Order: sequence, then structure tokens, then C-alpha cells
Amino acid sequence: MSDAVYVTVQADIKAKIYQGAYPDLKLPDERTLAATYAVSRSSIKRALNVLVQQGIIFKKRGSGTFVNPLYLKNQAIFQHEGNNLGVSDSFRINGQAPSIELLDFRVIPATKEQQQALFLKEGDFVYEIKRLRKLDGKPFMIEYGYVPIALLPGLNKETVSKSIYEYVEKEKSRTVTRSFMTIMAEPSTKEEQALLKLRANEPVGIMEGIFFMDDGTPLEYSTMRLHYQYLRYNAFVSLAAE
Amino acid sequence: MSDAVYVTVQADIKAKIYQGAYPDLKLPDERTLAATYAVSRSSIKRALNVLVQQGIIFKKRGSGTFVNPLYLKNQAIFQHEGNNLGVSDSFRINGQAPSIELLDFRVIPATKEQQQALFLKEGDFVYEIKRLRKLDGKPFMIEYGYVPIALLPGLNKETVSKSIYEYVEKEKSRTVTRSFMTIMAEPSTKEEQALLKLRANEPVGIMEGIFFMDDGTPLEYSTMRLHYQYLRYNAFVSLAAE
DNA sequence: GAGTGGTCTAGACCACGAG
DNA sequence: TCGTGGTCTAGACCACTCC
Repeated sequence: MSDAVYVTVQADIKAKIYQGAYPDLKLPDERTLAATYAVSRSSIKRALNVLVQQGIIFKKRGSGTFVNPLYLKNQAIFQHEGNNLGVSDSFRINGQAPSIELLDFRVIPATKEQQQALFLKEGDFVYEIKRLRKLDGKPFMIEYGYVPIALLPGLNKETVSKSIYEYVEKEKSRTVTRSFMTIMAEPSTKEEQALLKLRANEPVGIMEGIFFMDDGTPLEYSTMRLHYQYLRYNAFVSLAAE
Repeated sequence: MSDAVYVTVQADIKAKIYQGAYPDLKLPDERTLAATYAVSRSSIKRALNVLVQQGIIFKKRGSGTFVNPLYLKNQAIFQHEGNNLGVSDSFRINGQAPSIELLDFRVIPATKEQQQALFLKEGDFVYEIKRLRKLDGKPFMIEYGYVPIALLPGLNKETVSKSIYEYVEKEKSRTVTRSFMTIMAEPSTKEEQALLKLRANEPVGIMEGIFFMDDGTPLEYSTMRLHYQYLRYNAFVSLAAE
């Protein structure tokens, strides 16, 4: 629990923002914050930069640091915060860990698309893992995961019903640290309507991506189809041209 | 051209990586780099962190810093460096610039929400700009834009039928460089179905955000409702531990 | 134990914004 | 001019990896 200073400070400021501790949406200046938390200004800067990255605040040189009003407005249940995605095998939503129901688990030849994403060759095999994730017993996401069998020959039904990433950490002492994601939306299929309790006109949000281990090896190609109300992605975007 | 140190260093290291200056995919350690570039280790760290964010390198505590092999192998997947979005007033999709049809243009008192987002006071006015964007004559997006009149008093129907951002660049010599975006999806309304040629069960993708000028001033509050097939957002994501 | 990245500090100086 | 964020430094100590 004894996290780094900047993590603690960042969490505390975030909490304060949620609690409405800054009604004018202006944060104290960095030097004051440093004094308040009794840490160096560098640490404050680091903490604030995390929040900037998450799209929660923005800074204006010469003026101060401000809460992003959009952020407060979107108190989504499922917040993807900028580059700090709550997605992954160990999802966390408002502190709650969703439960997993294994729908399917088999080995299939990798499709062309999967071959490309996971750097496989023609004829290589992948696990297909279909899971339903629930929050409070309410299903909110169907997930299709594809993992090269060569990478994790020991995968089985039990492992796959829990966290694959924890398994990777234990067995291969690698961590899954980043992913490349595409976000889309589509009309829901009949099956999705049934599983996610959607009406016929309600769509699914789609997050599709490749998850990488810390050595750069692609571990999983994953397609997540979410109840549309759970798709809420916040991002700070640079429109800069290099 | 005289950029910050960390920008220069970051660019130089990136160039070296492209040139294959690190055939074993291992970068020199941070202390060595600091000496090489004659800057502090902190500056090196900052430069490297930019590259980590872009997915070009990764660090392993105790071991060193390494080039992401995927980055070199398949740059197609990694074309979106960090958060570089193609959204903005000057959308570009496959090189084509969409055409704009002005649906509505008026001045209204800013809502509370807009006041907060755009740093306005009670009673301030904003332009409301409702536009339909088409690609190849095919409508793909309805856009609601809100801009403080105080910021761009000279805005008129003609300007607004083209690019607001180009106008800003010319008139105020500011560029629009950043935004905070929230991405969602919803069932489409009747009006949207008509305008975007959607079937009743087909959704809209929603991108809502504040666009900032390079000095940090919020310029526009915008809600974009897209034909779902045009919503495609790519992002690199760090699955940080929090 | 040596090498390497992670965190943190204290302070200096710069650049921008507002009064 | 003063308040504020941006950059940079030099150095200390910690934590992890690998020999």
C-alpha cells in the first residue's frame, strides 16, 4: 500500500476533485500544493501530469491548473482514463472487480488478422477464449481473447476463468503493460442483446486491441463488446503534427 | 527551432533507433546517455518517457532500456504515435477533406455546462454552430459547436461554413493543438437516422470534447455525432498499476 | 555486489498572463 | 511586477535483475 509519493498525491487530488473540493475548478498553485503535501514541487508536477494525461485537469501557464469540466460531467461507471486504461484482464471499475463467466475455450488456427497482430505464421494455433464479464451480477461485456498457444502452452479452463495476466506474471514473470486499442461501435447482434440485456436498437461499444508484455511481445488479441452505456473513453489528445 | 532539451534528445534517440544504431535493441543506460548528451539524468528520463509513451521503447528496471521490436518490424500498427488524432476542424480521412453543410448558426447564452467548459461567466454568449459533414457527398457526422463570441467576434456564416480553426490561425495566429475528448455510443435519434442515412437499429458514435488553443484557452465545446462506421479511435494505452 | 531504472529533493532560471 | 507553470540540474537513496 505504501505507494510512491506522486501516486498518493495524485490519488488524493483526484479524490478531492470528485468531492468538489475545488468549486471554481481551479486548483491551488504547484508551490502551495507542494507545501500542503510537504513534498517537493517536482513530485507535485509529476502527480499533476498523471492527471493531465488522464484528461482530468489541464494547466495553463501563467494562469494555473484547472479541472476539466467534461470530466466531472462524465462520471461514468466505466472510465477509461486516458492512457490509464482500466481494461485488461484485471479490470477494475470503481474499485469493484467484475466476475468472469467462461463461455467458450478452444484451440483454433489463427486467422490472417490474428497472425498479423500476434506475429504468427500460417498454421499457428491460438486459444480462443470467450468470456462474459459481469459487474454486480449484471453482464456488461463479452470478450473474445486470442492467445498464441506457443506463448502459454499451459493454459487451461481454470486459468482462463480467472486472470490470464496474473498467470503470465507468475509463470513467465512478465507483466502486461500496454496495448494498442481501437474503439468503435456497432449495432448489437441478437446474441449480444440476450447476453447484455440490450434492446434491439441499442448498440455495443467495441474495444479491440493487442496487449503486449513488457518485452514487446504481443500476448493477446482481444475484442471486447460492451453494453453501450459502459463505453466511455476519456482521452487527452494532441492534435500536433509531430 | 531551439526546443527544450528533452525534445531534442528524444528526437535524436528516435532517429538513432530508426537508423538502427542499436542493433541489439538495447539503449545505453541512462547515466551514460546523460553524459553523452551532456545533460542531467532527469532530462534523459524525460526524453525516454516520451518514447515509452509512444510505444517505441520500454524500460525494465534492473535490466535496461530496449527498443520495442514490434515498432521496427511493423510500423503500420504503430502509426498513431501517442495520442495523435485525426479529428479536428480540419478532419482528414484518407487525405480527403470533407465538405460542410451549415445547418444552423446563431448566438445563444452559454449554458452552465458551456460556461464551465469555456471559462465563461453567467450571461456570456456563444455561437451555436450546427453542421453536417460529408465525405464524397455522403453525410457522416452532425456536429454541434459552441464558441465564445468574445473570442471570435468576427465569426459569420461564411467563415463557419469552412474551417473555424483556419480562421483562428489566420486572425489570431493561434493554433488549435489539444483537446479533451470523451468517446461514447448511443442509439440514433430519428433526426440522425434521416441525416446520416442510418437504419433504426444503427447507432451513432459520439465524440464530445473541448478544443484548446496553443495558449491553453478553450476555444470550442463540440459534440460530434458520427455515423457509427466512421467512429474509429486508435490509442496507445499504458496499463499502469495506479 | 554491480548495474540499472525509479523516486524524490531543493533550488535555479525562464516564459507567459494578468493587473 | 508578480504569480504561475515549464525546464533543468546535481545528487541522494531505493528496488529490481543478474552474475
